[in-house]
Amino acid sequence: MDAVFKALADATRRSFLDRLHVRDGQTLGELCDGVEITRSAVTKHLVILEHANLVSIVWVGREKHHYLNPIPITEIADRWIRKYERGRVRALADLKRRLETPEEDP
Amino acid sequence: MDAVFKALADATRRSFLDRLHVRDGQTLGELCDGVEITRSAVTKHLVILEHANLVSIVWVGREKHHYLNPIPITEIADRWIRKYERGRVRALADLKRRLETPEEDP
DNA sequence: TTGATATGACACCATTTGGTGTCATATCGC
DNA sequence: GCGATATGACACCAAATGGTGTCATATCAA
Repeated sequence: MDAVFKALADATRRSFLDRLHVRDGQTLGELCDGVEITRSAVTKHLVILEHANLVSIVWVGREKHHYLNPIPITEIADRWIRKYERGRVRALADLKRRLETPEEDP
Repeated sequence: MDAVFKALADATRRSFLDRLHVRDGQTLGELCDGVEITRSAVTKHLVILEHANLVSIVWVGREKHHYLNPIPITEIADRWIRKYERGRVRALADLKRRLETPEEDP
């Protein structure tokens, strides 16, 4: 659980999960495209996601394909986050969300 | 949003949220009890939770009372986590459909 | 085979992080 | 007022983190 929270703490890593959510199974090279950091740094981020069990690896020849595993995220939602969702509090969040202009994900 | 993820990345900070969830409005001194680190370290953790808007402060005389604000957690659930739950549900539905109609090959 | 491609494995670096200890300040109870 | 208490404000430190660059290795394709 701690590894999942730590993996999710970095915006670059969350962006990788987002990109895999849009198109699953991308290679390391594909994930390097469109990001400003080196391949070395991307590899380190993906290893952290892999160790948190958020990403699974499938080798196809010399290509390393990355697949999103959303189950740890769901487990965090089930075991940890929902505890904090309580009637009136949840209603306040909903109200706040309605009042805000619809915005992009960060 | 990033501040919330970063604040949640540390197990000590998550334990403070848990303790405030059990009993809200605890003072700094109370939160220092039962944890092995110094008051200085506890203060730093609480400042991070405060900046992430996960904890609100109310001063009563010389006592600093801490109140849990679960709205950022709920917002993470609503805006970020449920996206991946939908993916998982869809994947499970696909699997179920394939198992029920193995002659189909999508 | 040979060269291009995809990735791993390191060594290295600067900054952030989580921690300590010390002194200062404000408030409470007597 | 005075001592005890509750906290802030720093300076300081070691380790973790996020990044780079370089060389090695395995695989594909002509």
